Amino acid sequence: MFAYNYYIHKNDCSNVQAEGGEKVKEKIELDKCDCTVIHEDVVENVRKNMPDEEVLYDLAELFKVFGDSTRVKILWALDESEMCVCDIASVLNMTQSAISHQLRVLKQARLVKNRREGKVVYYSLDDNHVKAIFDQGLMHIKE
Amino acid sequence: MFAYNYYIHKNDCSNVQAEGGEKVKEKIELDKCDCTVIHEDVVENVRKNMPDEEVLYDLAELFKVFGDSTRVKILWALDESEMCVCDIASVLNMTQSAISHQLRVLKQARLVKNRREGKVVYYSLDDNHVKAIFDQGLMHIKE
DNA sequence: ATATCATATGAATAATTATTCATATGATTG
DNA sequence: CAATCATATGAATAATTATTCATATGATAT
Repeated sequence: MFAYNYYIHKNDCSNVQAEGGEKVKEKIELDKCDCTVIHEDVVENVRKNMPDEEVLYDLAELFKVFGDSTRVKILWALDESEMCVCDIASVLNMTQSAISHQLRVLKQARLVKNRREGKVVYYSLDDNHVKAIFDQGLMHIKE
Repeated sequence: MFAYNYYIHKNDCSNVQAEGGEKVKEKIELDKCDCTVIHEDVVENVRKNMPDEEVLYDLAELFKVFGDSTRVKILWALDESEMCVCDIASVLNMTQSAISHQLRVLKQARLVKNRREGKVVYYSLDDNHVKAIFDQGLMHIKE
């Protein structure tokens, strides 16, 4: 077994110094990191257990949708009751246009769905995790 | 009892038309909504059950922190193991500076904490809801 | 004290985005 | 058909923010 890996940094990085100082296993290129002391075993292990880049990106994208108070309010309101665009605008005291734009974002994230009834378009939640996500968030806020 | 309220719109809004057409209870000023047909009962009820503006704002602020893939990666990594700044930079293949800036955001949100050991600062999760929030998000992604 | 190194941070830049305004669309009504 | 109305949307604007670069801080070691 080898105690550590040997990292080559493209920038102004120096090489990793291992505590032990045993044999070097392989060379891994890092182009961004600019520091010297690394706990290679930890880094290696954490890297190994990280989900796919794509999953974490999608996760961040989802939370980005939750990261706007207008959208949070819309979702909260829709959790209470199905509503038309004008209703929502009225509840939030905002323009119909602003609400409509945000509803589009929410729909693209598949968090809300809509149905048409004549001129009126009714929106409702399209996901049963919304409240659960809110609850988890609230638990943190009320630390 | 009264069937609906009478809404006054500051902009180009017309007045609410109720289905029934009974007596008007009170006047409520709306300065943003620019539409006509409103389901006043629904609006009234949803408004009543909405949490404080501040709570929903804080909730959005929290999710905003989760709404960046770099921060999601950091949190995920720290959920695996306590790490120093350089370790994290290495795992994510990003500069120390970028990581440090984001760690500050995460600390301000009270999602991570740190301890100093000589020159090295070790970061770890400061909240046990992080994984739960991630899991809820993942459940939505894998619809 | 000086050098080195891990981390923090201020300023600048680039990218993203929420809202507004004007207008389009699509449905209903007279 | 024309008029009205609920909703959608493109363009512009303003605000926010992630990253980079340069540098500061604070600790250790020589």
